[in-house]
Amino acid sequence: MDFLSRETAVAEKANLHSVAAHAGVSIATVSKVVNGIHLGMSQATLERVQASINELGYRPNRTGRGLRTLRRFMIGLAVVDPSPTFLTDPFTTNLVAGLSNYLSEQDFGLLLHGIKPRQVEQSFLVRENVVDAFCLMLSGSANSRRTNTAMFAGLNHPLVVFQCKPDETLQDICYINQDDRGGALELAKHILLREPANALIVIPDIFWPAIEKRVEAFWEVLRGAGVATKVLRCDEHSADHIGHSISQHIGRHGLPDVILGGNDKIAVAALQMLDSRGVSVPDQVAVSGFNAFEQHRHAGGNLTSASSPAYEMGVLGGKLLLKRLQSTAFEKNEYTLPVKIIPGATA
Amino acid sequence: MDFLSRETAVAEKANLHSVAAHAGVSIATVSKVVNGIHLGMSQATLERVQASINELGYRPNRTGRGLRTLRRFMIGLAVVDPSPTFLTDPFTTNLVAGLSNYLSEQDFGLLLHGIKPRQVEQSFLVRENVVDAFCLMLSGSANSRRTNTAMFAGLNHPLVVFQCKPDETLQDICYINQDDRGGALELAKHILLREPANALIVIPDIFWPAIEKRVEAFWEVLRGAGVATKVLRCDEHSADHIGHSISQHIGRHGLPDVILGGNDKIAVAALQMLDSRGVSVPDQVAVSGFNAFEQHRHAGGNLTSASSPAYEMGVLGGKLLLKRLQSTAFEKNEYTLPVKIIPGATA
DNA sequence: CTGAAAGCGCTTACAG
DNA sequence: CTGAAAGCGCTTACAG
Repeated sequence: MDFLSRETAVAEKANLHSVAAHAGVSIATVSKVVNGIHLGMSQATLERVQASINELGYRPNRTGRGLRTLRRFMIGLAVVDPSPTFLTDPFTTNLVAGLSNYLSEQDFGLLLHGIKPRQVEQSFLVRENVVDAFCLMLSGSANSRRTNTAMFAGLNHPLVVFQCKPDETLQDICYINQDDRGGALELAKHILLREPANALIVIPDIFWPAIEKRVEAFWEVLRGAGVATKVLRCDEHSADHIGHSISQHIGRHGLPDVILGGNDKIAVAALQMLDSRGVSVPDQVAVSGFNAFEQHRHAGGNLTSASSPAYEMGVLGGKLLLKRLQSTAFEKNEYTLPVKIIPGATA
Repeated sequence: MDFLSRETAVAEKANLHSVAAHAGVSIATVSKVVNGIHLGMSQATLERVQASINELGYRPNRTGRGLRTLRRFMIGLAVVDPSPTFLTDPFTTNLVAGLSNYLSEQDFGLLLHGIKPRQVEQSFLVRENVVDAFCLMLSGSANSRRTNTAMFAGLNHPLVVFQCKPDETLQDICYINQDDRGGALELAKHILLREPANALIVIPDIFWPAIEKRVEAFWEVLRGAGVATKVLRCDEHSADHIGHSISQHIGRHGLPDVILGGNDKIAVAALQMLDSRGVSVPDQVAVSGFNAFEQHRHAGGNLTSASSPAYEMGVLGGKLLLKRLQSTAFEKNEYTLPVKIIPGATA
């Protein structure tokens, strides 16, 4: 490290001392002005300090404040994902945006950190004490999720976990989920209005708790109504793969009256495939998706889906964490946000 | 603030003092162990300290270190965007992922911060001294970009700006751009192989410097080859809008031999519209996009496009900033990353 | 109404 | 080979 140049650079920067010297007051007084504590401070002093702050371009150093107050004014978001591009999922980006915006409003920072599932322990976020509290977005098997949640919970900081089944053995942790079950129930009932005789549920082949909940709910409603229902798991990596899998399934079992996608991506791929084969939607086959996002609503056709409150989940996570930091415990340890269906033209 | 409970909570947390006491050494010794400076330290001491660190679950407090070293080990990324969901663009998410991953590897944190163009000055990132250096992603008019860049440049921290025209009057700033012009030239030449008689360039109606560069390059190549070329600006908010605009244009001016989208979104919308009208691609009309991303390549058809090095731009930004923090100036003040064309089936 | 002083957790040049 | 001490920038209870 180049210590000399660093010292020089720092010397240029205003701090409490240089402002105090410039204004002819103590650093305590400057600190009070900066923090808006003017109870009975003389107008003259206040104005003089303000002027010095402006003139010197003083910006309070959060490290100093942080050390003194033992607060970092910073929340760490760990996105556990095997892929380097851990921000492609619209659920993730919406949630991150909501969290980030809320924290910004409250003058808190968001430390964004993607980690591979096996490398959580090596992360500086875990090894060192950097933030006031954590948010966690997980992927992978139930086992890997449990391990990583426990790892963060063991760090002695408040923790908010998104889209995950609560683990009652852990302390100082709060779960925020969307009501996948409720949304799926509603969506399945909506589809039932078409009086289908048989249905095909198409979901990703990798484990995802939210998807399992949706399937369960679809299944309950459809089977409960006597609809012959099948589940197809496919590689959702590409639209072509999805289309091919569904196509193959239809080749073997015939055209279903309705295809319920586990998410919008699958539903859109199904629509494309059906379109290319000249199958009419919703006349011959109805199609539905799940986890729709406002900014994508206008993207393609008018898909019947269920909206994800990902943005609101991020906001809520920020709120709960900041409230928790002002007190000693979370008020509740689980929140479930509603998922509303969006009736479109496809089902 | 609940000072009492905070003190209690902190008391539980190990620090240099509690580890030193536990191991029966000085805090200086513990600090050296933590930082891997064991030059000639006795094996016994080293092991004793290691054991105490593990037993007490000590995690070094970065605030303390930061205050002492005048480093925060944190880079602030400001995404200036009018929309609350400032992370929807795949260019942005790829760049952020690259930056975040590189910084994480180097044990640096990324402070992610979306700001509305008019509220930059109110942001705590600007008002307070929170990070070691800044990265900036801008949107809006040339004027607004210039103002906001100058604002950050005035903060006395190294600054990296993405996808922006260099402003030579500013200090300690480095620009990282992708070669939109080069990629567009190459793409236009590729399209020329089809020997089109006329071409339609379709771009968003809002200002975006990168788009202007692409249009310029398309225009140069096509007009240079005697192709009758028109430019259509449209609301790219929804695929329907785009399709409608193109459709209308075709109604008035006839079907072009080739449609060059200013980005992939526009190209995909064009493909959908053409498909729905029974126009065959590429036989009747060739179509190309721009700014393709690896993880979306498999999403739809096989669009001819140009790949964006957004992820690599993020990585480079992190590298340059960390290097800059070790020295006194950026080596170069502008970098341009190559944009390669991806020949597909549509053009 | 204002300021002196202690101390948050850490690193490092220096003394022993 | 190890430790005492200074000090990074700040806040706050307390003294005057």
